[in-house]
Formats: sequence, C-alpha cells, structure tokens
Amino acid sequence: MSGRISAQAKTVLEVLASKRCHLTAEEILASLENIGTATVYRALDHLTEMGLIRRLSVGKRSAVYEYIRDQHMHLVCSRCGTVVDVQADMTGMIREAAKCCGHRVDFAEVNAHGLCKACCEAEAAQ
Amino acid sequence: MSGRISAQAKTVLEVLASKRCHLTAEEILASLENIGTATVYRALDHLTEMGLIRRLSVGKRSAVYEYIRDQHMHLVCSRCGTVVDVQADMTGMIREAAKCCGHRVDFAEVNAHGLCKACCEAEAAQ
DNA sequence: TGACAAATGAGAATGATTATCATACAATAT
DNA sequence: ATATTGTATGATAATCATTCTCATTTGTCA
Repeated sequence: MSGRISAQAKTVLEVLASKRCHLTAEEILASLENIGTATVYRALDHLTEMGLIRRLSVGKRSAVYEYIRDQHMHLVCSRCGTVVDVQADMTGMIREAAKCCGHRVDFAEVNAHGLCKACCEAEAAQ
Repeated sequence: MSGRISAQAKTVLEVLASKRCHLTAEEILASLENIGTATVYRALDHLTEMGLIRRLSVGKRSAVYEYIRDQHMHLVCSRCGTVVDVQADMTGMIREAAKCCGHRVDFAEVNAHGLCKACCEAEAAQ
C-alpha cells in the first residue's frame, strides 16, 4: 500500500489532475469504468496520505478532492455552493501564528465563506 | 422559525456557550435530556444561519460546532485529531485577496493541519 | 378562548463512506 | 518458470451521521 500507486489509484489521480477542479468521490466513480466504489475511496485516501491530492470538507455535502498543484484558498459561496480557487498562499503567516502554541503546521486550509461574483450581482440586481 | 429562538434551541446554544469547545451534534444530544435528535440538528442549523454558532467540517468525522465569541483559526492535529483554537484574525487579509475576483467574504475559516504540541513531542521522543 | 402556524420527537429513510471477504494480482523466492 | 506470500480489488453488506415524515404538541395573536 504505502509508497506504491496502483493502476486504479493512478487513473483516479489522472482524473483529478486533468479535470483541474473539485470532484466528489461519486463524480470520479461515474467518470471511470471497471472500478469499484471501495477502490475509489481507498485510492483517494491513499493519494491524500501521500500528499498528492487534498480532501476539502466544505459545508454539508460530500467531500471534494483536488489535485495539488499549488497553494491557494477557497471561496465557498453560501448561496450557490460553488467553490472557487484564489491564488494566495497564507501558509507562512499561519505557521507563524501557530508557533506560539508549539504546533507544527504542514498545510493550511483557508475557506472564505461569502458570495461568489455571480451571486453578488444577482443579489444587487434584486 | 427565522428570528425566534425556541426553548430547545436556547439550551443547545447554552451548551455550546458554556462548554467553550467544539462539540458534535451527538455530544450535545447526549448532554441534554428530553430533546430529540432532529431537534438538535434543526437547532444547530438555525443557530448557524443566525450567525451565533459555526459549523466546522474537519476531516472525515462528524461536523463540530462552536459558539462564536471571536475570530480565530483552528489547528487540526493529523495524528490525534484534536482541534485547538489559536487567536488570529486573518479575515481582513483574506477579504483583500478575494476582492480581485469580485467575491464578498463574510467569514473565513482557517484550518491549519499538522501536529499538536503533544504529538510533536511524542514524535520527537521516538 | 380559539384557530392557525410553527416546532417537536420518534422512528424511518437517505446518502456517503467503510468493512467484509472471496478472488485476482504482483513480487519475490525456489 | 513455478510456488509462495502478501497486497489490492470489487461486489455487497454494514455503519454512521444526518435528514425526512408525520402525528402531536406548543406558541402566537386576533
């Protein structure tokens, strides 16, 4: 299990790497053939542990996964639920803030909740 | 429903306000008597919508709720799973970063993943 | 007080995720 | 190349948190 990436895990990774967006386990499952539910979840866990992908728990819906290509924050629209990436790396700052408590920060997840551009405009138009 | 807080919702809020920590719906349910499961979930939703409490989706376990008394970030230990609060308000910075995309940021959730102090020391001792 | 809307709670239902386990595959040793 | 041993797979059952349903209760306000 550990360092190796099985053929199935590789296809899961390729879907995430090529689609350049946030996908649920179910969406990945639907886009592939001849792969079992459990295998997809196992691959996602494995790839997450290896630091190749990231799991986002946003709101109440099922978790979404993204391929890690850079450090960015997420804008979660509380109206339509979409998640948009914004380039911004706050890890250094966050790491500094955590230092006082003796924590080691490996990765910082920043989810900004509010309204996306479209919903902002829709609300203003009312 | 909207502005009013029912007696049951009030007791849920009081648990969160007094315990000063992160609680799951189940924990809140267990600490109260004569209150149904659905009612606890409904109260948590209602209080979240009113902006009195906050739902945190950390990792794979069930969501946790916290009473909002200030803006802070969360340190999630990837070894023992505990969530610790650290005083740090990054909302201004995050709002600024989101401005370029036309987003409105109401609240920023910052989850720093790494090792808590205890687990850091445990790892160093090995 | 009466009428109507909203909230409650018991339990069923849902939906996402995980566990089980027999089979298939891969790597290594013989 | 073949046996051996361990690991991955996938079909399905199971689990767990959360939501839905609906009959009953409670609250509101005319």
